[in-house]
Amino acid sequence: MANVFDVLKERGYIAQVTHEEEVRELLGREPVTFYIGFDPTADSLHVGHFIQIMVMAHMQRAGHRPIALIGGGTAMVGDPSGRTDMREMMAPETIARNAEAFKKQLSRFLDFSEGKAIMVNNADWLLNLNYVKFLREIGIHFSVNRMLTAECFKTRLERGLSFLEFNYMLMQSYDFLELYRRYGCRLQLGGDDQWSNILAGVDLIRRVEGAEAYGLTFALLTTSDGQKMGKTRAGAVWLDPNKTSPYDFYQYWRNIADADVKKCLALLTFLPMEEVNRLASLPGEKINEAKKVLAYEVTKNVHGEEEARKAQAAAEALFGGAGDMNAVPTTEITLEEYRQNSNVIDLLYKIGFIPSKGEGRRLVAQGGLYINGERVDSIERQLTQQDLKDGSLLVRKGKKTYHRIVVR
RNA sequence: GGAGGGGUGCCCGAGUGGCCAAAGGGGGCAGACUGUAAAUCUGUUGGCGCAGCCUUCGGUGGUUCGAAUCCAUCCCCCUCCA
Repeated sequence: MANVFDVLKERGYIAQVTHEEEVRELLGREPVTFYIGFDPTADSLHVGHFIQIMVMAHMQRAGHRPIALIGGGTAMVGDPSGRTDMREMMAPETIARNAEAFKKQLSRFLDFSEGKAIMVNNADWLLNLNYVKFLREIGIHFSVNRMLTAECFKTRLERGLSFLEFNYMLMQSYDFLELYRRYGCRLQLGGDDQWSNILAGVDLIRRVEGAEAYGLTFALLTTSDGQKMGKTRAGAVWLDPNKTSPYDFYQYWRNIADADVKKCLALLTFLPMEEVNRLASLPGEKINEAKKVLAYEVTKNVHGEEEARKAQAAAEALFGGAGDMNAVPTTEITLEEYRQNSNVIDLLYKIGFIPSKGEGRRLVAQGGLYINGERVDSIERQLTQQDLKDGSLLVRKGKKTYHRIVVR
C-alpha cells in the first residue's frame, strides 16, 4: 500500500512539515496517533474544516488513529492566528452548545467504532487548570522573545494583541502535550495558519517529555485568485444542511472557477488521481463535466448519496431541462396566502426569496426577475391562478438562483 | 494613571453646522458577453405605503430653526510615557 504521506503530498494537501523524512518514514512504518483541533466558534463546521476532515479520513484509511479535538477550552480564549482584529469573546454557553454541534457533525465523517478514532474536548483539561501551577510547569518553557517573532503574531503586534489571545499558543501546545501523555499522540495536523502553534507544541513535548513529536500543515483552501474558499455572499458554506441546503452546497461546487477544479477534486473527493487529472484537463466547456462530478462527490461526502442525487436532479431540472423538479428548493404556501399576496414582490418578500421589497423593485427594474421563465417587466405584476402550473410557480433571480413556490 | 489620535453604511475610507442616506474603493446584486466558468464593460447597492416619509455616522444627554459635523458625559480601540 502506498505511504499515506505520499498520497497526501500527491493530492496537494501538504504545506509544511517539521521533519519531512522522519514523518514519512513513521507513517509508513506503524500506526500513528495524530490530532487535529477544531475550535467551536460557530454552530456548524464549514468547508474550511472539511479539508481537515478529508485528511483525517485519508489517514484513518491508511491505518492511523485520528483524534478529533474539539476546542471547548481554547475557544474561550480565541486564536489570534491569521486575524487582523481581536476576536470577540464568546459566551461559555455558546461555546458549549457549538461544541455539541461539532461533535455530532464530526462523528459522521470518521469511523469512531472500536477506538479507531477518538473525540475529545480540551475543555476537560483546560478549564480547571490552576494558573500558577500552569505557569510554572508550562509557561516556563516559553520564550516571549521567541513568541514575538512568530509569524502568527506579526500583524497583531501592529494592530493590537491582548494578553488573553497571546496565551492561545500555550494552550494549544498544552493540548498537544496532554494528548501525547494520554494517547501517545505524536503528530499534530492543521491548517497552515496553525504552523506556529503546532511548532510550539512540538517544542513543548520535547522539552517536557524529551520525546520527538511532529507537525504537519496543509494548504488553506483558497480560490485561484487568493480568496478563502467556502465564502459566499451569505457567509460561509456550512456543512449543516439547515444552514446551507444540499442544493446550495451542490451549486457552490458546480460553480467553482475552472482554475480551481483540479485542486478541489484532489482535496475534497476520494477520486483516484488519474481520474482527477483526466477530469481537470477536459478542454473548454467540457470542464463542466468535471464540475458536475466534483459537486456530486463533495455533496455525497458531506450529505450522503441520497441528498447528492437529489441536488443533482434539481440542478439538471433547472439547467438541463430534464430532471426532478421536486428537489428544487421549495416553499409551500396556502391558496389564501397566494391570493392575499397577488403582487409578485409582496409574495417573494413574504417567502423570503428577496430580503426587502426595495431589492425586489430593483431586480425588476434591472430585468433580473423571472416567473416561469418569463421576465417580470413591471413591479405591478400580479399573480393569478393562470400563473400556476400544476399548482406551482418557478421563480428565478438573475441567472441561476431558482425557487419553487407550491400552492396547496 | 498621564499626553495625543481615533470609533462613519457589509468592509476599507472621505466628510468637520444645512447642498449628506453621506465622496471614493472593495465586496455584493443585476444586465451584456459566455460554458450554471474566468476576464471585461454597464447599472445598482438602508428601509417603507418611494416625486414623500422613516431609521442610520460608538452610547446617552444637550446647544441650534437645523448636527455625522458643536458641547457634556460614558464606553471601546490605537500610539507614546509610567
